Amino acid sequence: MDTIRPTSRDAILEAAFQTFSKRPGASLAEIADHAGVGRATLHRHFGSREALMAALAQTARDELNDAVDAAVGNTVSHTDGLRRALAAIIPLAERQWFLAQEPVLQNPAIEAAYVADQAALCTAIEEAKAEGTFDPNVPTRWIAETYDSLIFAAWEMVRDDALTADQAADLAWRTLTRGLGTEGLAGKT
Amino acid sequence: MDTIRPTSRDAILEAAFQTFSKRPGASLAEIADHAGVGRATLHRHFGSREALMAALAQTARDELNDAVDAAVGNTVSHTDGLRRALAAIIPLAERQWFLAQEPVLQNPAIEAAYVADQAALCTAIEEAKAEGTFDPNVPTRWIAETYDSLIFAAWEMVRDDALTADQAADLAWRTLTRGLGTEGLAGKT
DNA sequence: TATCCATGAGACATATATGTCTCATTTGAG
DNA sequence: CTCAAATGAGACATATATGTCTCATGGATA
Repeated sequence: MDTIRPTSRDAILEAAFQTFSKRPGASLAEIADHAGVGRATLHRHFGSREALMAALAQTARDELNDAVDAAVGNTVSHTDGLRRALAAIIPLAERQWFLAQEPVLQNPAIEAAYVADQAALCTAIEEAKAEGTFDPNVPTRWIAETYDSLIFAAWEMVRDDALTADQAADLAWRTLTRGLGTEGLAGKT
Repeated sequence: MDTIRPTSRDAILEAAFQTFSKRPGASLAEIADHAGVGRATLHRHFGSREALMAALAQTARDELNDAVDAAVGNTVSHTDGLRRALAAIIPLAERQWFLAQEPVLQNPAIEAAYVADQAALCTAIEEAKAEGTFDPNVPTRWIAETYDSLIFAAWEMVRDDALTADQAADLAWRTLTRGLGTEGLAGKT
């Protein structure tokens, strides 16, 4: 059914991720070069810069959801799910990252997906609160922001070879759960 | 001594901060418009886009250092200094933020200043470790990354009116010190 | 082998950003 | 008031990015 060979498309997407992550203003010619592909081919696949960006956002979201689903599996504990998802997202943080710059979020469908993902995170955090993992007095959204921020921090450390992925994930999880957990609050009404 | 009136320059810098924060690729014409200034005037003051970016970076760094110095004052406790600095930086986070995008960091002088600031933060964290605020087993750089990340998270919450500046600062400090503190580790060797 | 189709190279028109320059006007200081 | 400096408007040349189009090539398939 594919009327166009997939390899060029994939190469362009990969090159776009790598190049735009470092310089969001890079030209399409640069992307095409990096992908080892003619500039015309890039336009055949994506039509416009905007279409390419939308495809990148879609691809990144799919990758993220696949990784999270695979990591969480059929874990019953929401707390465990959040911990595993955190570790799984760290290696993907860079791609998610450059997409968070809003020029991409102009697209309504993409923004809607982003909002839905954030809502899902908040729901999971509420469940973990019920499991006693987080202090109910801390706003759920602050926990979510911290969750995302620590993933980014962990990715930076791993990128710079300051920590292994496992070490970074453990530190991030420790920071999150001790910082926002219920430990030491048992005495409070 | 000023051969050029300062008001235009300041208006341009302010407009550039606001506009570039939202869209780093904005044109200089857009900046000039936003500043209520002719495009030629912008070039008279800054010569080139690159020069403008360097001026923005310099200005932002000065603002940050001034705010931190004012907040820290003659506080003797390094822990307290870090807490006060955190609260002081939150309102400035957006400006620091867009400067972290690397096109600006190409400038060697600016990058050097950035590295020096990070080193100063790490030194302060080491001192706070000595004061018992942070777990000595946690890498200092992880604490620094967490510090920066939580400032950004706090700024986002304040920007969206989800929290007041004070609430956000308290939550960030709690997350940092409980998450990476020595509480509950007393029993360990 | 013959055919189809994605591709690469590159021409082309268009749009936009950048930086320079000129000139008339305004503003502020003396 | 007078003059010098800063400014705004806009022309101008240049560079670069974008998107479209054409045509020849090469590989895969029937």
